[in-house]
Parts: sequence; C-alpha cells; structure tokens
Amino acid sequence: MSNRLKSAPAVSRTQILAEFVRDYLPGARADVAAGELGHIALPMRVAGGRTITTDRTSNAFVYLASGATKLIAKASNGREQIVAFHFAGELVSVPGKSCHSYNLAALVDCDALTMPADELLAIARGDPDFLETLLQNTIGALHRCRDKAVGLGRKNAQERLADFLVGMAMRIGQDQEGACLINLPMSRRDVGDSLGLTIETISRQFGELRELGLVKTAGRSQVFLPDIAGLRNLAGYI
Amino acid sequence: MSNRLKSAPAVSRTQILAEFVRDYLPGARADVAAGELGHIALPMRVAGGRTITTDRTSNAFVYLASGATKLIAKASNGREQIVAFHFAGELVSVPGKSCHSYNLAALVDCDALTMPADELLAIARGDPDFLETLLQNTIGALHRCRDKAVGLGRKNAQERLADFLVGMAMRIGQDQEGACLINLPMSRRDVGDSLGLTIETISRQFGELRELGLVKTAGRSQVFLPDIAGLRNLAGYI
DNA sequence: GGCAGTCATTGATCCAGATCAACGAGTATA
DNA sequence: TATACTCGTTGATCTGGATCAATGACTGCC
Repeated sequence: MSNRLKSAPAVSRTQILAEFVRDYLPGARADVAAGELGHIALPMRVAGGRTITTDRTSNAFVYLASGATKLIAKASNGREQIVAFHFAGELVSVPGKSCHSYNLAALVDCDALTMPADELLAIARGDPDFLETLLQNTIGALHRCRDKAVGLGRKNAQERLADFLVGMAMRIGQDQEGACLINLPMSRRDVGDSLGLTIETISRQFGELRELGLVKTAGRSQVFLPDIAGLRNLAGYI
Repeated sequence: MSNRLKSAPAVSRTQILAEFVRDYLPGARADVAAGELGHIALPMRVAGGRTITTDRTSNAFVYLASGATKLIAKASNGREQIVAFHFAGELVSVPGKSCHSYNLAALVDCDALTMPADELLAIARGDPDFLETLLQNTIGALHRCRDKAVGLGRKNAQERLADFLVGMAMRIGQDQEGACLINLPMSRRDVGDSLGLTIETISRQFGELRELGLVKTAGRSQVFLPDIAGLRNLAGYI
C-alpha cells in the first residue's frame, strides 16, 4: 500500500500515459492505445499545493500516476468543501460547468494525465472493457460520495473524524494486524474542509480520540490507529 | 415537464420494460433487448410509501417508468439521510454492501424495473451506446451528489432550502417565464432528511422565503416560485 | 360533513460546533 | 543554530439549528 503515496518523479511524460494504459486498458496494445490517447491526454508534473488545471467548460478525467490530490468545490463567500481525496493509480472525475466551481489540487508532488471527458468517452466507445472499467470506477465514486453525504448531513464531529480515519486507513494505511499506521498527506484544515468542520473542531476531536486510546499522533502527519474495529464502532455505521 | 410526476398506472409489466428500452436503448430492436433484459429485470408496481426492494448484497439499478422516489441511507440511531430524489424516466443506482444501508422508497405510486448491476453490465458490454448512456447517467449522478455535499458541508439552512427549490423547479417544475410552479411529492420531513435539517427548521425557512417574496405556498405540496433568479442568488452558488 | 390522524407551524430553550483569541510546536530559510 | 512563519492546540464565548412543547391546518375516511 505504501506506493499509493509515492511522490518520486515518474521518469517521463510518455511513461505517465503508459501507466494509465497499463492500469485502465490492460487488454489494449500499448502503442495503439497510446496513439489514440496521445492526442487528447495531457501529461503533467504538478508541485504540491498547485492546481491541476483542466478545461473548466466541460467535464474532465484526471489519472493520477503518483501523488495525492483533493477535489475542492467553491461556494460563495470563499467557503470550500473538499468532495474527495484521490491517490496514486486512481482516476478522478472533475465536474465542469456546475452550480459550484471545482478544482483539483495537488497535496504533494503529482504526476497526472488530464483528459476531456467527452473525448475520452469517444475513444472508449471502441473498447467495451475500458468503458465498463470507467463505469465501475464512476459507480464506486458515486457510492463513496453518497456515504460522505450521510456523514455531512447526519453525523457529529467525532463520528465524522472516525469515519475519515477508517477510510484513510483502508486507502493509504499500512496495515498492522487490526492496527494501522497512516501518513496523512493533508493538513488539519483539509480534513476540516472535507468533513464540513473547522480546524479547531478537528483538533479537539483528535484529542478526544487520543484520550479514548483509539488514536496516537506523532508530528503533523503520522497517525497510528491501534483499534480499527473500535473506530468503526464510533463512526456511526449501521 | 408535468409528465415527470405521472403516477397513472402503466398498463402492464412488459410495458415497463418496453419504456426502459425506448428511453435507454433507443438503437436496439425492442424484441431482442427485451429478451435479454427480460431474464434479469423485475418489473413491479409499488404503492406510495412502500420500499422498492432490490437485492441488498450487491449494487442494483432501478428504472422508474412513472412516479417519484427517495433514496434513503440509514446510519446508526435510526438517523436517515436522503441522498437523492428521482422522477419518472430516470435510472437510479442503488448501493448494495456499503458503510450504510440504502433503501429506495416510493413517494407516490411507481412503476419500476429493478436490475442487478453486474448482470445489467454484462448485457451492456455488447452495446457501447448503452454502456456510454449508463456512464453519462452515472457521471451526472456523481456530480449532483457532489453539489449536494457542498450544501450539506458548508451551507446554512436558508441556502440549502433555496438550493433544493431551484433544483426541484428545474426537474419537476412547470416553467412560467422566470417563475415556476412546483407540486412537491415529498413531505417537509423528506425535505429535511434530504438537506440534513429538521422539519421545524424547514418550516421556519419556508416562512423566511415567504416573507422575502421568493416563495408562495398553497396546501402542503403546492409551491410557487415567482423569482427563480432571486432564489439562485440565495442558494450560495459561485 | 364531521372526525381522526397525520403533517405543518410557531414558540421557548438548549447545545454542538463556530468564532475569536492566544499560545505552542513543527518546519523551512539564512 | 537562530529566526521566521505556518500549522496545530487550547481556552472563552457566541450562535444557528436542534430539541422540547403546544397548537393549527390538511387529508382521508366513515
């Protein structure tokens, strides 16, 4: 799992494309797929903190060869809601025109491949396997977003943080037989912006979970979870 | 638009299937498509208030030939969050195994067609047009869910209700040159469960919007919006 | 058309988390 | 290794929406 956070530079731009083909078009001959995708896919290396730019006028897909990102929605008054985090190997669906303005920002140095959604779909029409992978991927994102909506609409601060930590443990944690070590690539502010809470509330809830013996922290990013099952109980799942 | 809320009975179960084919597989020969789908698709008529049952062990799709539904997530302590409303002609993606338990409930009498997701996808692999339609549909649902997450995470009660009413106006409203008449098929409780608020707060915010001249109500379900643009301004969009 | 039951509204009070404020701990730069 | 600066923690106070409570208005059923 530790490679999910790899931030070592991919050697070249063509290699980013090749990794995407390997991950999402395993049946395709690499040269053929790369040829078609090469015209619409823009590979890029993005420094942590910068925005991964996509055409804002329509939907886009971004493949993440390495690194970690946050997908941010902006509402009025500068309020920000992080709607999803993504890690190496994942494909992100970035909304274009919508009620809110969406941005994909790099949490650490990233290698990314941006593609306009309609052009990617035009290519995918020729490859049912790929189309189905895209669909399965999108269904997964939809269901994660719905689970998130439950938290934002109906859970208290402690449940939200427990939920977040369990989710991160599963996605980027180093499993240690029921326990787990996580190296969070995002700040407390990011956690707050993701859970609809303030930075102060996040800090206090970390304190509570620490007192409950469910969390140990070291420095700003190291989090150790000695009892994943216990955290799950707190998370308000049914 | 008024047919989006049609609740007159569809004549037969085969007709529900035929409507799905017409809406989502326009290129397919109806008899061929119906033959394949016939083995996996379960047509049903469901009375308002009842649950549209799907196999809970895996994801499902539900096509709504007529009526209106709410997709409910249950968290612990009986807390409920409505993650989406759906109307006639729409295809709903219902999560199976997840952190929360999901149910699709009929708001009014519905004609529905339930299909296991993996079996539907197996059929769709033979038809790129259909697969692409499913994907576009799911991307749309994902982006609506993200916009909803922004509201749940970062907006106050008034913005949430304004947002909700604008959304309903676009989906089931009868447009009247900048104004709009809506016949809400859901209760105040449902509106609250969708916006992460209580029934009392919904009621108070309806009062506020009424005083602002942005909403007129008649009975429990009739809502008139004289100034959609004004509501949009309140909704906290960027 | 009267009655029952559910749903919506309104008012009073409470509380979880926001906001405001100050301080401490990491991290980066010279 | 000192310095500056951002990030995280902790405390005091405030507030929007929840909760508790009571009343009023539809809707459906005899």
